Amino acid sequence: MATAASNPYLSSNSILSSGSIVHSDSGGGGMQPGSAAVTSVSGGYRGDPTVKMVQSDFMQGAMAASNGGHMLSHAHQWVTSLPHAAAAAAAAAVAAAEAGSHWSSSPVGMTGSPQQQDVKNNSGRDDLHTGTALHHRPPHLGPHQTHAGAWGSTTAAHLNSISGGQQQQQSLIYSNPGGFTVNGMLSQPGSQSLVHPGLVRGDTPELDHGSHHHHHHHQHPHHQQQHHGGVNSHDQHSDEDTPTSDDLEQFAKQFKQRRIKLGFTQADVGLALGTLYGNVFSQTTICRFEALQLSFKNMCKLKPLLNKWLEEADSTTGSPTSIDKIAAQGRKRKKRTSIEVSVKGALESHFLKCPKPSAQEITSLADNLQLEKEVVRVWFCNRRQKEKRMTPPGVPQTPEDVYSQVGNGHFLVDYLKDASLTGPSEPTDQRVTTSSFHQVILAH
DNA sequence: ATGCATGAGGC
DNA sequence: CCTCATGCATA
Repeated sequence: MATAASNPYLSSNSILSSGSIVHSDSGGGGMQPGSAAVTSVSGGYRGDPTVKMVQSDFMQGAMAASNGGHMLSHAHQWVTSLPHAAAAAAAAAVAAAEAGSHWSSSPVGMTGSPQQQDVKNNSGRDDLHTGTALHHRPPHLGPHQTHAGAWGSTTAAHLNSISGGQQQQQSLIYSNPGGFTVNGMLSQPGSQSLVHPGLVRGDTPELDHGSHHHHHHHQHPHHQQQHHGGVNSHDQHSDEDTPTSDDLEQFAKQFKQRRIKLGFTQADVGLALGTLYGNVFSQTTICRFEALQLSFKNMCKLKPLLNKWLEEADSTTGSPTSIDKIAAQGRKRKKRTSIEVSVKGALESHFLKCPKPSAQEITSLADNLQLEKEVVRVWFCNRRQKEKRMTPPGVPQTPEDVYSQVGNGHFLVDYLKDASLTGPSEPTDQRVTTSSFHQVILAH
């Protein structure tokens, strides 16, 4: 085994990916090699900013079966963030999503604690020449409709044609704040939608989802849970008020379909968003959005952006090519540690017992597993985050089993959130068994 | 598509 | 040190 890792993070090195297992030690004092984890060395990686990871985007569907067992550890401790800070730049952005950003939370108007998290701020990494730049040219215009991933919306109403030529349930995507909604039009890759407010603003870094600012009192009187009993589809709106999980689910699904039809990769979209609004996103994020693997709040924040991109994209069908590249930043990143399967199992076990181990516990755990404390700590953090995602763990439900759904809507999440007043009362966990997740994978 | 990581913002 | 939003690097 080579020891290419003299120092933990080194970037400009000639170290190549020589199957050497390097243990990046730091802080711990030195763990013994050859065991728990290995860090895959990967050379200098970021030398040129032009390395675009154009890896295919449709690998989707391969994940469906990733996790079957799903434990119900209610690890929720939720935030008790303070209402003051955060505001700074995020003010506008969060406005929409914040407050009642919980799944089935009530439309409360104030008690909601405006979490922290601010909008992504570009600091040196993405400057974007917002001007006329739009998105990148589609690598190939393939009108192939063979989208492998089709989510059967098991909710009674929409459940209809998942077999064979399933099509998107049009409507709900574009809801123009202007007042008119495009309803019955199925924008085909050939026909463009009439909705195209050249929203290329030269600036406006805030992600105020360009809605015409007039959203003062966010006091939506209607519950977000619609009873999918019949074919009622009313509360579908893209922005303005907080979308329901259902909205998001559907939007994400449609977004993906259209994106693919238009021939864009997830990475393309990410970049386009940058040139369009100043917020660049990676393939990862787009991917997660489509897969609903983000927090509810995060989904809400991104939706408006993606929605706009979509409008732009299809209104500009066949369009110009504006290449641009965001400079890569020079950040030394610790090489990713790969944790052995067995070790992962151990971690999982502990997680079940205690999702939030104390520093002390982490230390001893790390010691036992021969991992750096930091690695273990991070592992737990990530694990917890995963628990909070929107996408329920594996749901091998078949369309027939859907009736097992919870009584009235799908989420029976929490209703509290005034914890900020009297101290952290335990919030019931957020994880939700989102409606339906059924990936119909019909590859070819 | 995802696993591990970084960082900002908050206790 | 946690949570959360994000993303590089990977499988």
